[in-house]
Amino acid sequence: MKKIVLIDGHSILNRAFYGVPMLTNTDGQHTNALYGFLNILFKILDEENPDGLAVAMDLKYPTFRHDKFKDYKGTRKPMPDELHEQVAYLKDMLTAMNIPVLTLQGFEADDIIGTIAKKYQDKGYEVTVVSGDRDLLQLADAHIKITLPKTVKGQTTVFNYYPEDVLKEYSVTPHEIIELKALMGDTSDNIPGLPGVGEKTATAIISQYHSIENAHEHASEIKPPRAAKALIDDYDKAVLSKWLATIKLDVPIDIAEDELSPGNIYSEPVRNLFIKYNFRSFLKRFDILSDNSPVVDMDSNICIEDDDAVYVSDLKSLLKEKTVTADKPVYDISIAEYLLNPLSEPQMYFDLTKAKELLSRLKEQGMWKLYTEIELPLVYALADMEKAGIKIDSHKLEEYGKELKKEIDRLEQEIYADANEIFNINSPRQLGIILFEKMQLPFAKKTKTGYSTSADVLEKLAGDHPFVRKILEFRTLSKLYSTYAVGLSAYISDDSRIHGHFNQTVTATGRISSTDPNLQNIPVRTELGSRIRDVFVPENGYVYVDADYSQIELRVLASMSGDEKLIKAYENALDIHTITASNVFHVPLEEVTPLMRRNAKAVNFGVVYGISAFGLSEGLSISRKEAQEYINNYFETYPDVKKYLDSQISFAKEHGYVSTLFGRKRPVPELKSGNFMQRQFGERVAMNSPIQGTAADIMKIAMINVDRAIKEKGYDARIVLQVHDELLIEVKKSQAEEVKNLVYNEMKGAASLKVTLEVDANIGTTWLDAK
DNA sequence: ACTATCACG
DNA sequence: ACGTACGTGATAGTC
Repeated sequence: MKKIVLIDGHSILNRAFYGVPMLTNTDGQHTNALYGFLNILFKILDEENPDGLAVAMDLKYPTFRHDKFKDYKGTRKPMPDELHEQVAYLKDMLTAMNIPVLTLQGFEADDIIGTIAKKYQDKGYEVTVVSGDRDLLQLADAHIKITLPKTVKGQTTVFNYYPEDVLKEYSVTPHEIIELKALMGDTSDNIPGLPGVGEKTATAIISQYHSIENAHEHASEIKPPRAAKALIDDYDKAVLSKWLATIKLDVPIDIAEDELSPGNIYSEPVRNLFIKYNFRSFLKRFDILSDNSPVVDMDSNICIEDDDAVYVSDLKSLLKEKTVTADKPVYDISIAEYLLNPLSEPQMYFDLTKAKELLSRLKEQGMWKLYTEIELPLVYALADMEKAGIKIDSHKLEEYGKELKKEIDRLEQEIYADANEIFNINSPRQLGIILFEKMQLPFAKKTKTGYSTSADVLEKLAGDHPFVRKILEFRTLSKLYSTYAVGLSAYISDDSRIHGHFNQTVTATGRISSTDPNLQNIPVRTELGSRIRDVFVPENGYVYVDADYSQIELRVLASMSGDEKLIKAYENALDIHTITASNVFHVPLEEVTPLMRRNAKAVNFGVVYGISAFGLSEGLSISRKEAQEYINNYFETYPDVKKYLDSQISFAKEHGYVSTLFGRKRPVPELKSGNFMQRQFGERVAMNSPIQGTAADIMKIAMINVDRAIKEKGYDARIVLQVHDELLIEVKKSQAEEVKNLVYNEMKGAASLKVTLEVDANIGTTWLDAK
């Protein structure tokens, strides 16, 4: 069967713009959206090998919808200049490639695509519609496939939808997608929808009643009552929304089959454009690879070099792809940028010509050692860790998920029964109305959108109201189920392992962050939650060594402040919270009660966070006055801590930044703000960042040394996770004891402070077991 | 795209 | 009279 591909031009260009990091060619033209568009185009062409191809584009407004409904799209945000500029480049590129661009005055690309797709399906073609817009799912049909590409961090994957796929994912047919939109609206398209009706409610209604008209007729039977009311009172909005959301299938446009057939895409003018835009990887699509052009390879990290060094933008991803051998230093520019300004948005840096300047700024600012001896070596350790990944027992994970689901379903029914109403428990808005209006419970806090239903508020009510307890339990289970049980399973690769990303250029303080998935917030504090750690398992024949620093931040504070009494407390190896309690509450050590210890612990935490009486009072549920007394006592006990914290604030006010023990800087622009709150925040940041940042530096040093020592000694072992003060190492069973000692010693010896660093290390057969 | 919530250190 | 404890990321709901 013959096949055509129709591309929604603006929508794909738009997706590409936001999915691909900013790129410019040597003339300063922005090229990321164009690059992303071509990437998707080539991917589709390679996969589909179609007999016909066209790109549909919008013309300038007004469209027919605009004529009839003046607000429609009237408030849509204007395109950023960097994107707008690329619309013209795309048109030129498509012209050079001999790909037809379909436009029609007064109609949108959607309508053109809908009409052509239908026409060609009727002619017996297989049609593929490529768009970034889920609205087009309404076009899916027996021979019309909707392809939605998704670009995340430069990697493009496509999702294909025939009608059965739409049904599976949305529980409605493609045509009912329109009905769905009519109820839930779409802000990006200025489709109003019904107030208070989101995707969940809309799906429930449409999967039962199939159309807004039918739902309107049966409004009296519909739950929740909010939706029923909206369906009656605001029915005209739903009707208008439906009309706006409907893609037209009969616009006056046609194109002959021979006009669609792709000619020679790889012509000389196209090649010249690729060179102009520095799209070197696309040039490989030509038989002759132009290698003498002085272009910087912008699309696969590869690097530039001079006599002294090699400069790259993201060394870690390069290391993951291939072995990097160089006879001179390799400098990662994005990390240099990050050290110079840790508050900037992380991005890929393609203009490597500035590199030398960045390096000399690092030297000027005293961060050269930090850069070359901590950050750069760390890249290798992180690359190893990501490559290794962590093994998941997916069977156990599935069982855990099923167990949670069962409980969730049970609780859900009980909650509906108690409330005498079906509502979306996961919607803070709907839940707030049930609790604080229908049930008239006292509300403690309001958020800017309504009542707060956060756990600390509900917890205060739960004692008197078992219903609220059920809500809390439902929340806990839902979180575990969706984020962990279901969420993690999506990341398991063919090797049964999760290869997450550990980011080095994200946090303001110098910590590492973890994404896709986040492996640094796996539950541990509750029994039920911590069971998820049982699905993290070593390879057969291996075990885990888990090692974590004991109170590293407080120890850093003791050392940096030089407070004798705090240092002594650690020297005597006493329980720091107990001794603080004894000092703050003026009682002998042996008379410290568990409550006093708990309060002292909160004060210790508070100090690290940049203490405030309000924060402490919230944390301990005590009055602000009492909290202030605790703080005063604390500072009387440890006067040099007070001096140290004050010195950080005044340093930051004078210089605009604070530093860690290893010279890492964090700017504190908030201190210059005209807003009191902002300045207060700035003060807390000035107190906290050197402490949190120094602890992060120490852990980075430990990771580098552990990674190196393992390799040097030839152990069959690897770091698989870092969770700020904790390392998890997978090691051959027979070497577990030796590697445990190695990790213990490397972590303990990573820095020498005025107090010793204490490390707790264990061996286990799962992550839970090892902790 | 933003907000609320909650998981971790 | 303001109105928050420091640092993160994922999910769900709603705009």
